[in-house]
Amino acid sequence: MNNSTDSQTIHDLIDRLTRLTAAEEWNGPLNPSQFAALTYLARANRFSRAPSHVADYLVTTRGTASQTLKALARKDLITEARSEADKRSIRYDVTKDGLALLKDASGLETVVETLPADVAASLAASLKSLVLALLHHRGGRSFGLCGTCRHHEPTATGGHCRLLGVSLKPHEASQLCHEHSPELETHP
Amino acid sequence: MNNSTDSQTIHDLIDRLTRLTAAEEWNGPLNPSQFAALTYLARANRFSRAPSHVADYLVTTRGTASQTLKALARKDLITEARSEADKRSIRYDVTKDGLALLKDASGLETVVETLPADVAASLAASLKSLVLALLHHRGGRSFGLCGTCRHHEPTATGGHCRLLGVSLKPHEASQLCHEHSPELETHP
DNA sequence: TGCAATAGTTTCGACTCGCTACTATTAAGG
DNA sequence: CCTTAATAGTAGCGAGTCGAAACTATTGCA
Repeated sequence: MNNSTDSQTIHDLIDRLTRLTAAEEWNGPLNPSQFAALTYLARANRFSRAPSHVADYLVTTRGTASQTLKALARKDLITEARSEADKRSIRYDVTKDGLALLKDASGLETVVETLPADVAASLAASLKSLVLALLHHRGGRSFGLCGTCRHHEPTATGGHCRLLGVSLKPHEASQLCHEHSPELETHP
Repeated sequence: MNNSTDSQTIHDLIDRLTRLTAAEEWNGPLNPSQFAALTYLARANRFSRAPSHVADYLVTTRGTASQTLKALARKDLITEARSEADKRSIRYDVTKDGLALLKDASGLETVVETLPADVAASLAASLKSLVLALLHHRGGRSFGLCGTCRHHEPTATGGHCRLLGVSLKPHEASQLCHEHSPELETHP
């Protein structure tokens, strides 16, 4: 017994971290959920800013995501943009006010920066493994950067998405995409 | 630039982890907050089970903690025990039903167990560093195990707490204490 | 053409959350 | 001793989260 790292211990640490982070994350007029949604919208590409994508990313339902987005819109931090092509879908864009709110570094980041470099590196690496394992477990999407996707193709003018069949501007390669699918592993 | 592990990346990973964990943690009739409170009560010693201690541990206010505890009591998972010594304070004890609910391993633990041992070990170590840094940042209590406290003294019949001046049963050394204060570091 | 799938919304009930009173009770100082 | 002052817990408020279910528009398919 006394297994050096049992899953119970890790569970406890994650719960504690969750509570501490949430407390640290109240950002002015926003609660943690709203802040997370706003942050996502600011990093997602134009094909990934609909309520259902936010719901996927935040691991909640469309209904809940819809309410959170309405709350952000009421505060003029995001605006609705209805699609011409598909009249059912909506894309939310972050406003100037919304971007301004995201500027200031959070308390969490301040603390992370006090960690020794090697601890930060191993934290990032092991967190990534865990998040990927959890996503795999529940069949969730990875929401990676567009440019690291197997459907992405660099071109002279920026890039091209083979899946959606659209050309991309240079800055779009570093935005999150709900269709993201990692590069295929090189099988041994 | 492109600092191998910038704090923004870690922040993103933690946010994702938080959402995934919360979704995984809905345990039958309990939401994540109630589950966290119940778990804490089951692991805390008899001096650390008051609403204010739960509030400290969950990083929230006494008012919120009070409501969460009332919700658990309504479901007969914990019971109120008023103190004789100090008529203001209350101690909550976990009932049989409450303990039963904690028995089944969570989805999170299942996933953690799929991680390679070295990843799990580095995850635990770096998470611990981060949690301690966050606690230090906001002046929170560590809530460590009674037996690892600087006020703890092993005795023939179990242990003795020099701070509270009470003798302890053997099993109490491995419970959480709100007064926990780590062993002093050996200064070089 | 007609029915099923999809996108988003609304409503419901239970609950969290920070806050601000407010009530007991206990502690400290003149 | 007796009056503050601190402490422990609670109630109520308003905004919001959360899952679930019911409900519109669309769009896709056969």
